[in-house]
Amino acid sequence: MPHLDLSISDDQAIAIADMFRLMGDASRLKIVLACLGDPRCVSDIAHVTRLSPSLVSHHLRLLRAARILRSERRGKQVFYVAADAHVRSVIADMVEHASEDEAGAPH
Amino acid sequence: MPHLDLSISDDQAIAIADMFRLMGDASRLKIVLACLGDPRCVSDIAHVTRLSPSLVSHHLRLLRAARILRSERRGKQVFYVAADAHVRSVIADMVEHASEDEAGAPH
DNA sequence: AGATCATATGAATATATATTCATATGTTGG
DNA sequence: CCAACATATGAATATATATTCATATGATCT
Repeated sequence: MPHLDLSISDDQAIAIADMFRLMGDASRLKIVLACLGDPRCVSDIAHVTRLSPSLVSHHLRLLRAARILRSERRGKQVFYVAADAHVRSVIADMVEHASEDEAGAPH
Repeated sequence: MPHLDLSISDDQAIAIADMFRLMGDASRLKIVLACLGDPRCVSDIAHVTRLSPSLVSHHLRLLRAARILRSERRGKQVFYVAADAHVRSVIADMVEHASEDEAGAPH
């Protein structure tokens, strides 16, 4: 696999960076990962991520606005899940690849 | 491919989010993409990305510190390139996958 | 050494954004 | 309707960070 030379438009760069920026916060990343499988309600997400329900809710709003997660109400609770299979695979791949790393020889 | 349930430690989340955060800025993303192929000198990067050399240099420092790029001096110029093949493939995959999207039905 | 080019650095600033707390909205069950 | 619960929202705050400008460092050439 030779040198690849990815060049993208400014608009593309902004759009892609936006997606990365959302994953670029540990709290949000954990929230997304918690919603990759079956739908989870907010309090559940708060519990497994050990974040306050309020904070989770704030982040969920951003993730829903970016169409990374979608929400569905069931009674009192609102369940969140990855918006679609594509988002699921993209996120999973990103994390999978990124976590292969961790080599980290010292500076 | 059934439901996957990625759970990661707090430290892992922070490490992975750190990587994403660096890609979460359009200027930096363009800089990284410019360095995925052959090594490029700073002024070259500034030119193709249409960013000021100073700004590019600031970003390059972060990217080098994160071991995403490495630098090599040749005479007056300093060339930057993806740190290794793994970084290259991870970044390329991330962008490739993320750019497949762009569907974006209105809110 | 001095001049010039290339890159790096530091301060200053403006802006974004993560988090908390208080409060509101919405939903179910008695 | 009222109480209890679940989620959402708004303001306030603290912190991070992107960018610019001015200046410094480093390298080459005469």
